Amino acid sequence: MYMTDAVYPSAEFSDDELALAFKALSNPNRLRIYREILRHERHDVGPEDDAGCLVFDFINKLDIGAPTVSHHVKELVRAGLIRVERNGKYLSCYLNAPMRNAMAVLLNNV
Amino acid sequence: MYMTDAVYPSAEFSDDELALAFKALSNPNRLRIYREILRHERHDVGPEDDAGCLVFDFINKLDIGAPTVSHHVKELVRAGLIRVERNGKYLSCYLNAPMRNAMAVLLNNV
DNA sequence: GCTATACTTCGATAGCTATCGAACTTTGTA
DNA sequence: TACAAAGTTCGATAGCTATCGAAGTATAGC
Repeated sequence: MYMTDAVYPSAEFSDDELALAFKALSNPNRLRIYREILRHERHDVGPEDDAGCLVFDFINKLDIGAPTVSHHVKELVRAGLIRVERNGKYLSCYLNAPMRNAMAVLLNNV
Repeated sequence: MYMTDAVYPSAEFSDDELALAFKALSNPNRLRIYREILRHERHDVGPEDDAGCLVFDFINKLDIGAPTVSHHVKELVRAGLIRVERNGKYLSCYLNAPMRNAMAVLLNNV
Protein backbone atom coordinates (compact mmCIF):
# COMPACT_ATOMS: atom_id res chain seq x y z
CA MET A 1 0.00 0.00 0.00
CA TYR A 2 1.48 3.29 -1.06
CA MET A 3 0.14 5.17 1.96
CA THR A 4 1.86 2.80 4.28
CA ASP A 5 5.21 3.47 2.70
CA ALA A 6 4.69 7.21 3.09
CA VAL A 7 3.72 7.04 6.72
CA TYR A 8 6.17 4.37 7.75
CA PRO A 9 9.63 4.92 6.28
CA SER A 10 10.74 1.60 4.86
CA ALA A 11 12.90 0.46 7.70
CA GLU A 12 13.40 -3.24 7.37
CA PHE A 13 14.22 -5.28 10.42
CA SER A 14 14.82 -8.99 10.65
CA ASP A 15 12.76 -11.33 12.78
CA ASP A 16 15.63 -11.43 15.24
CA GLU A 17 15.80 -7.65 15.52
CA LEU A 18 12.06 -7.37 15.97
CA ALA A 19 12.05 -10.15 18.52
CA LEU A 20 14.76 -8.30 20.42
CA ALA A 21 12.63 -5.15 20.41
CA PHE A 22 9.62 -7.06 21.73
CA LYS A 23 11.84 -8.68 24.33
CA ALA A 24 12.87 -5.23 25.50
CA LEU A 25 9.21 -4.52 26.20
CA SER A 26 8.68 -7.84 27.95
CA ASN A 27 9.63 -6.51 31.37
CA PRO A 28 6.93 -4.43 33.10
CA ASN A 29 9.38 -1.82 34.36
CA ARG A 30 11.03 -1.49 30.98
CA LEU A 31 7.60 -1.21 29.37
CA ARG A 32 6.75 1.61 31.79
CA ILE A 33 9.93 3.44 30.86
CA TYR A 34 9.21 3.06 27.17
CA ARG A 35 5.59 4.20 27.53
CA GLU A 36 6.74 7.25 29.42
CA ILE A 37 9.15 8.13 26.61
CA LEU A 38 6.35 7.62 24.07
CA ARG A 39 4.02 9.80 26.12
CA HIS A 40 6.63 12.50 26.41
CA GLU A 41 7.18 12.44 22.65
CA ARG A 42 3.48 12.92 21.98
CA HIS A 43 3.10 16.04 24.08
CA ASP A 44 5.71 17.44 21.73
CA VAL A 45 7.47 20.11 23.68
CA GLY A 46 9.50 22.70 21.82
CA PRO A 47 13.07 21.48 21.32
CA GLU A 48 14.36 24.52 23.20
CA ASP A 49 12.75 24.05 26.55
CA ASP A 50 12.50 20.30 26.35
CA ALA A 51 14.93 18.48 28.58
CA GLY A 52 13.71 15.16 27.24
CA CYS A 53 12.61 12.25 29.34
CA LEU A 54 15.03 11.89 32.20
CA VAL A 55 16.55 8.70 33.57
CA PHE A 56 16.53 10.61 36.83
CA ASP A 57 12.73 10.42 36.90
CA PHE A 58 12.70 6.70 36.23
CA ILE A 59 15.09 6.14 39.11
CA ASN A 60 12.90 8.14 41.44
CA LYS A 61 9.49 6.94 40.34
CA LEU A 62 9.97 3.25 39.75
CA ASP A 63 10.29 0.85 42.63
CA ILE A 64 13.66 -0.48 41.54
CA GLY A 65 17.22 0.64 42.17
CA ALA A 66 19.38 2.90 40.03
CA PRO A 67 21.56 0.03 38.76
CA THR A 68 18.49 -1.78 37.50
CA VAL A 69 17.11 1.34 35.80
CA SER A 70 20.48 1.86 34.15
CA HIS A 71 20.40 -1.72 32.93
CA HIS A 72 16.87 -1.33 31.54
CA VAL A 73 17.68 1.87 29.68
CA LYS A 74 20.66 0.18 28.08
CA GLU A 75 18.49 -2.72 27.01
CA LEU A 76 16.04 -0.35 25.34
CA VAL A 77 18.93 1.31 23.51
CA ARG A 78 20.39 -2.05 22.51
CA ALA A 79 17.03 -3.10 21.11
CA GLY A 80 16.93 0.04 18.97
CA LEU A 81 13.81 1.36 20.69
CA ILE A 82 15.30 4.56 22.10
CA ARG A 83 18.43 6.66 22.05
CA VAL A 84 20.00 8.50 24.88
CA GLU A 85 21.72 11.87 25.18
CA ARG A 86 23.56 13.57 27.99
CA ASN A 87 22.39 17.04 28.96
CA GLY A 88 24.72 18.28 31.65
CA LYS A 89 23.93 16.44 34.80
CA TYR A 90 21.03 14.46 33.36
CA LEU A 91 20.53 11.76 30.81
CA SER A 92 17.64 12.26 28.39
CA CYS A 93 15.84 9.49 26.52
CA TYR A 94 14.34 9.91 23.07
CA LEU A 95 12.15 7.67 20.96
CA ASN A 96 13.73 5.84 18.06
CA ALA A 97 10.92 6.07 15.55
CA PRO A 98 11.89 3.46 12.92
CA MET A 99 11.71 0.58 15.37
CA ARG A 100 8.43 1.80 16.77
CA ASN A 101 7.08 1.99 13.24
CA ALA A 102 8.34 -1.48 12.40
CA MET A 103 6.54 -2.97 15.39
CA ALA A 104 3.38 -1.00 14.63
CA VAL A 105 3.42 -2.14 11.01
CA LEU A 106 3.85 -5.73 12.09
CA LEU A 107 0.84 -5.51 14.39
CA ASN A 108 -1.35 -3.36 12.20
CA ASN A 109 -0.72 -5.17 9.02
CA VAL A 110 1.61 -5.47 6.03
CA MET B 1 3.05 7.72 41.24
CA TYR B 2 2.28 8.04 37.62
CA MET B 3 4.63 5.37 36.46
CA THR B 4 3.34 2.49 38.44
CA ASP B 5 -0.39 3.08 38.33
CA ALA B 6 -2.68 2.57 35.38
CA VAL B 7 -2.98 6.22 34.49
CA TYR B 8 -2.59 5.35 30.85
CA PRO B 9 -5.36 4.91 28.32
CA SER B 10 -6.03 1.44 26.92
CA ALA B 11 -6.71 0.38 30.49
CA GLU B 12 -8.10 -2.77 28.99
CA PHE B 13 -4.89 -4.58 29.91
CA SER B 14 -2.46 -3.99 32.73
CA ASP B 15 1.23 -3.31 32.28
CA ASP B 16 1.90 -6.86 33.39
CA GLU B 17 -0.50 -8.32 30.86
CA LEU B 18 0.94 -6.23 28.06
CA ALA B 19 4.48 -7.09 29.08
CA LEU B 20 3.51 -10.76 28.97
CA ALA B 21 2.18 -10.29 25.44
CA PHE B 22 5.39 -8.62 24.33
CA LYS B 23 7.37 -11.36 25.99
CA ALA B 24 5.46 -13.89 23.94
CA LEU B 25 6.77 -12.15 20.82
CA SER B 26 10.31 -11.97 22.14
CA ASN B 27 11.32 -15.32 20.73
CA PRO B 28 12.02 -15.33 16.97
CA ASN B 29 10.22 -18.62 16.36
CA ARG B 30 7.20 -17.52 18.36
CA LEU B 31 7.20 -14.23 16.47
CA ARG B 32 7.20 -16.17 13.19
CA ILE B 33 4.23 -18.23 14.35
CA TYR B 34 2.32 -15.11 15.37
CA ARG B 35 3.11 -13.30 12.11
CA GLU B 36 1.88 -16.30 10.17
CA ILE B 37 -1.41 -16.27 12.08
CA LEU B 38 -1.73 -12.53 11.45
CA ARG B 39 -1.00 -13.02 7.76
CA HIS B 40 -3.55 -15.79 7.55
CA GLU B 41 -6.16 -13.60 9.20
CA ARG B 42 -5.60 -10.79 6.69
CA HIS B 43 -6.15 -12.91 3.61
CA ASP B 44 -9.55 -13.49 5.14
CA VAL B 45 -10.71 -16.78 3.83
CA GLY B 46 -14.38 -17.66 4.05
CA PRO B 47 -15.19 -19.27 7.41
CA GLU B 48 -16.52 -22.32 5.59
CA ASP B 49 -13.46 -23.47 3.74
CA ASP B 50 -10.95 -22.05 6.18
CA ALA B 51 -9.12 -24.62 8.23
CA GLY B 52 -7.33 -21.89 10.11
CA CYS B 53 -3.62 -21.71 10.64
CA LEU B 54 -2.36 -25.15 11.50
CA VAL B 55 0.12 -26.13 14.18
CA PHE B 56 0.97 -28.90 11.77
CA ASP B 57 2.49 -26.33 9.40
CA PHE B 58 4.56 -24.71 12.12
CA ILE B 59 5.98 -28.09 13.08
CA ASN B 60 6.95 -28.78 9.50
CA LYS B 61 8.24 -25.38 8.49
CA LEU B 62 10.17 -24.19 11.52
CA ASP B 63 13.55 -25.65 12.40
CA ILE B 64 12.50 -26.76 15.85
CA GLY B 65 10.91 -29.91 17.19
CA ALA B 66 7.24 -30.59 17.77
CA PRO B 67 7.53 -30.31 21.57
CA THR B 68 9.00 -26.83 21.22
CA VAL B 69 6.30 -25.72 18.79
CA SER B 70 3.67 -27.02 21.18
CA HIS B 71 5.30 -25.03 23.97
CA HIS B 72 5.40 -21.86 21.87
CA VAL B 73 1.75 -22.12 20.86
CA LYS B 74 0.77 -22.52 24.49
CA GLU B 75 2.77 -19.44 25.41
CA LEU B 76 0.98 -17.40 22.75
CA VAL B 77 -2.35 -18.60 24.14
CA ARG B 78 -1.28 -17.87 27.69
CA ALA B 79 -0.30 -14.34 26.68
CA GLY B 80 -3.77 -13.78 25.20
CA LEU B 81 -2.41 -13.29 21.70
CA ILE B 82 -4.15 -16.22 20.04
CA ARG B 83 -6.70 -18.89 20.68
CA VAL B 84 -6.66 -22.46 19.52
CA GLU B 85 -9.30 -24.84 18.28
CA ARG B 86 -9.23 -28.49 17.41
CA ASN B 87 -10.50 -29.47 13.98
CA GLY B 88 -10.41 -33.22 13.80
CA LYS B 89 -6.82 -34.29 13.46
CA TYR B 90 -5.45 -30.74 13.35
CA LEU B 91 -5.12 -27.82 15.69
CA SER B 92 -6.03 -24.42 14.26
CA CYS B 93 -4.76 -21.08 15.57
CA TYR B 94 -6.77 -17.88 15.46
CA LEU B 95 -5.86 -14.31 16.25
CA ASN B 96 -7.10 -12.81 19.49
CA ALA B 97 -7.89 -9.28 18.31
CA PRO B 98 -8.20 -7.36 21.61
CA MET B 99 -4.61 -8.00 22.62
CA ARG B 100 -3.35 -7.15 19.17
CA ASN B 101 -5.31 -3.91 19.35
CA ALA B 102 -3.98 -3.09 22.80
CA MET B 103 -0.39 -3.48 21.64
CA ALA B 104 -1.06 -1.48 18.48
CA VAL B 105 -2.69 1.31 20.46
CA LEU B 106 0.26 1.40 22.82
CA LEU B 107 2.70 1.75 19.93
CA ASN B 108 0.66 3.99 17.70
CA ASN B 109 -0.38 6.40 20.32
CA VAL B 110 -3.63 7.38 22.00
C1' DG C 1 -9.10 -53.28 17.36
C1' DC C 2 -4.72 -51.74 14.97
C1' DT C 3 -1.79 -48.40 12.98
C1' DA C 4 -0.29 -43.92 11.65
C1' DT C 5 -0.55 -39.14 12.42
C1' DA C 6 -0.68 -34.99 15.19
C1' DC C 7 0.29 -33.26 18.79
C1' DT C 8 1.38 -33.10 24.32
C1' DT C 9 3.66 -34.02 28.56
C1' DC C 10 7.80 -34.99 31.19
C1' DG C 11 12.41 -34.40 32.76
C1' DA C 12 16.62 -32.44 31.99
C1' DT C 13 19.89 -28.76 30.90
C1' DA C 14 22.42 -24.85 29.22
C1' DG C 15 21.91 -20.24 29.00
C1' DC C 16 19.82 -15.97 29.97
C1' DT C 17 17.91 -12.03 33.07
C1' DA C 18 16.04 -8.95 36.77
C1' DT C 19 17.54 -7.42 40.74
C1' DC C 20 20.56 -6.15 44.44
C1' DG C 21 24.51 -3.70 47.19
C1' DA C 22 29.00 -1.90 46.85
C1' DA C 23 32.16 0.65 44.63
C1' DC C 24 33.23 3.68 40.88
C1' DT C 25 32.94 7.77 37.48
C1' DT C 26 31.29 12.00 35.81
C1' DT C 27 29.26 16.42 36.29
C1' DG C 28 27.69 20.68 38.67
C1' DT C 29 28.31 23.68 42.46
C1' DA C 30 30.06 25.87 46.63
C1' DT D 1 39.50 21.97 45.74
C1' DA D 2 35.95 19.44 47.90
C1' DC D 3 31.43 17.73 48.05
C1' DA D 4 27.11 16.02 46.38
C1' DA D 5 24.22 14.33 42.90
C1' DA D 6 23.44 11.34 38.74
C1' DG D 7 24.36 7.48 36.68
C1' DT D 8 27.45 3.18 35.66
C1' DT D 9 29.98 -1.01 36.38
C1' DC D 10 30.88 -5.24 38.92
C1' DG D 11 29.85 -9.58 41.00
C1' DA D 12 26.51 -12.46 42.69
C1' DT D 13 22.19 -15.01 42.69
C1' DA D 14 17.56 -16.76 42.23
C1' DG D 15 14.52 -17.68 38.84
C1' DC D 16 13.06 -18.28 34.24
C1' DT D 17 13.14 -20.35 29.30
C1' DA D 18 14.19 -22.52 24.74
C1' DT D 19 15.23 -26.65 23.38
C1' DC D 20 15.68 -31.59 23.24
C1' DG D 21 14.46 -36.82 23.24
C1' DA D 22 11.47 -40.16 25.06
C1' DA D 23 7.22 -41.50 26.17
C1' DG D 24 2.23 -40.56 26.32
C1' DT D 25 -2.56 -39.28 24.37
C1' DA D 26 -6.10 -38.31 20.96
C1' DT D 27 -8.02 -38.73 16.37
C1' DA D 28 -8.84 -40.79 11.63
C1' DG D 29 -9.07 -44.47 8.73
C1' DC D 30 -8.92 -49.29 7.77
